[in-house]
Amino acid sequence: MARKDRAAGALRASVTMDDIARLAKVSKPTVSRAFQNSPLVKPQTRQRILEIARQQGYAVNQNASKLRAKRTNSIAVVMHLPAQAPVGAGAPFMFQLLGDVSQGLWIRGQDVLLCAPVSDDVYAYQDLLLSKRADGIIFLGQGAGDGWLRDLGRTDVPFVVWGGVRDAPAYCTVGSDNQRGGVLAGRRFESLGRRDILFLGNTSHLEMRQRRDGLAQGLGEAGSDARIEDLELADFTFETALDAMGRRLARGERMDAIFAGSDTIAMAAITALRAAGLRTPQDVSVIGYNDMPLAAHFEPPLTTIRQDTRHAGTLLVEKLFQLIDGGRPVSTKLPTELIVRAT
Amino acid sequence: MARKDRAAGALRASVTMDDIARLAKVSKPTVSRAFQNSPLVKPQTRQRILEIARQQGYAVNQNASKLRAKRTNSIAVVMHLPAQAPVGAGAPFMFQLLGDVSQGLWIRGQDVLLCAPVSDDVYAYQDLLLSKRADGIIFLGQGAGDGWLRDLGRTDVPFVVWGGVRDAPAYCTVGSDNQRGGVLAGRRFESLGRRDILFLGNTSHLEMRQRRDGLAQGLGEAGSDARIEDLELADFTFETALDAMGRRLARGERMDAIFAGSDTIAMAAITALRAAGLRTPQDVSVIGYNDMPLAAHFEPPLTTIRQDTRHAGTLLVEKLFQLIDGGRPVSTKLPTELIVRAT
DNA sequence: TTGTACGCGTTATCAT
DNA sequence: ATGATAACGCGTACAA
Repeated sequence: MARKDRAAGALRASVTMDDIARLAKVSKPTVSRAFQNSPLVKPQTRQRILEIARQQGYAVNQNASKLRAKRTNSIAVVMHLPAQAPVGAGAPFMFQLLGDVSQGLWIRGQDVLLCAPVSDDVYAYQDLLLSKRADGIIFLGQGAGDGWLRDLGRTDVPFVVWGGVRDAPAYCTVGSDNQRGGVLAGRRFESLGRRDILFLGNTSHLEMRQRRDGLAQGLGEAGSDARIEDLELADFTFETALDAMGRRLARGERMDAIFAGSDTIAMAAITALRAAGLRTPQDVSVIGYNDMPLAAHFEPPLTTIRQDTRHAGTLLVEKLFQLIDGGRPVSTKLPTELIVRAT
Repeated sequence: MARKDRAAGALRASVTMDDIARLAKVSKPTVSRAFQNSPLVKPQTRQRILEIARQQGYAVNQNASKLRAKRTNSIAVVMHLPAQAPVGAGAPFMFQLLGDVSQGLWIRGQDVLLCAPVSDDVYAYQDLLLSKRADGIIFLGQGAGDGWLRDLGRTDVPFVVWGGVRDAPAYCTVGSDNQRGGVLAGRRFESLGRRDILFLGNTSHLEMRQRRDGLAQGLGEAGSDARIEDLELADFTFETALDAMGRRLARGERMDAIFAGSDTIAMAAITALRAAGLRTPQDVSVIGYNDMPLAAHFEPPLTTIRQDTRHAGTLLVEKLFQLIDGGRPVSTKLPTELIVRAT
């Protein structure tokens, strides 16, 4: 009832800690301690203070608190959101990852500051810390070329990255074992006797390049003479992939296997093949990446590389806090698995 | 070069405005004005101040700024993220919407505070404002039952909502014209002579209920004697829908048309029908909702209701700021269109 | 267990 | 066009 009244009422003009202290007949620091669950304050006193605060519709001013305590308790999450551009291939996966990461952050009582990768300028990200808006940064995706991330790694900005893990990472990364994923695809094609392989993606993205490198390795292991060609995609949307594949096929170029950088791209490829009168997998074998939920129910069900991302979010958050606490967390490659379905 | 040095170097222990003022041989307020692009400060002075700030790796402490200025320049965006739960039906759409909204916010120089709908407790959201963490709230989705939103509407918390628009909205809403979408589906089934309609969704969600109500209306317009049954889904994932449909079909229950609450649900329904030996659209006609990118390329291509969401994000942001500035923005229903494909 | 005194880094007000 | 001064609301030493 009391709550309902307050909820329905107007927000008073800035009730402060002083007001609560006065009403509770204690001093301001005691109120402060009560709100921090300090063991120093007698439970009874605490109760009374909190009750009065509720009645007054009071909440601790976080800006004052952050200013004083010199901690923001917020983490910036930087990712490419589907804005004006159509939503791309990794989108469902990235959305899931955002959810996991946020969850991990909320559990630790951190605010999540959502940011777009405005520029590759190191300064823009340093600014997040300098202006005391966040205590650390989580990058979801490296974008094309991670040179700026390597630069950022040389500063003392605490940050972790979801993306391709380098052999000697200049910054803490969590990502799928893309190379191994590629190897699995390569071996599969090899065992199917495929010779003319098309890689569908964009090798300026580290993750994609690693997948492609793995593909070459997996094919080469058996001393195969298979050829790999690349079709570089400007973005990773269904439409772009469909269009690029359609034009390639119209030019009469053929292949007997496709390794796609994502499931969405793989679906687009199969759609383009069908439009050109080519059958999957009889004429062209196709492997995707991610094992997105719809992959299993696509027609035909998609053969793909599954990455074990259950703990990716948690890992990223844990490592970031290790970093903030002065630790030196290591990068992690998540295991990868070939899911053979119909393509 | 100077930038590179700074970027590579350590963050000095809290450079403050005082330091910059001293180095630039001006007073603190002048530095403050310089950073606010105040016309009061001579361009030349401004240049010098900013240059020195760069060199020193200085950025205005936002917490101090917010405390003093009593504005946070941040907006909370509250949405259900795909966390532990599998990613649901509306997910791609919601992700897109999040992107649009964030974009609109960033353009206005607002920080985006990402929040989960922790509870339906009005107080939790009031707290965001009381604790000065945000100036307003954007809710992406109403959840099951919007009573708490109606309560919140009685407070002076500035907020807007994406979701179902009521006839006499108790709060500012932007959403698809769900009722009309349902009518279009109903008329379509009517013209196809379908009689046993299944609605696949969850009517405790306002948007879904409006779609279902529209369906009934569209069917009834021609004096049809069609029957509508409901299959209530616990969540809107592909798997859940597939499972629920599978069990219903196993029980021998039949229908000759399905109106699904989303495209993902529609795809699951078609998959379940196929598994039961039923053909779409010969045996069962199916209509989805959203016209998600993959809908056109599903096999068979999905007939669906498209909502014009291009400006949804912009609209939400605009209306929220009208609210913050003391205005009374009206709710908006976005037009809706039947896209006839193969189902 | 609680209170006193001070400063966190900024911006607003007023004066010059 | 710029400077002096006083808050903004809180948390932390330190004292009691």
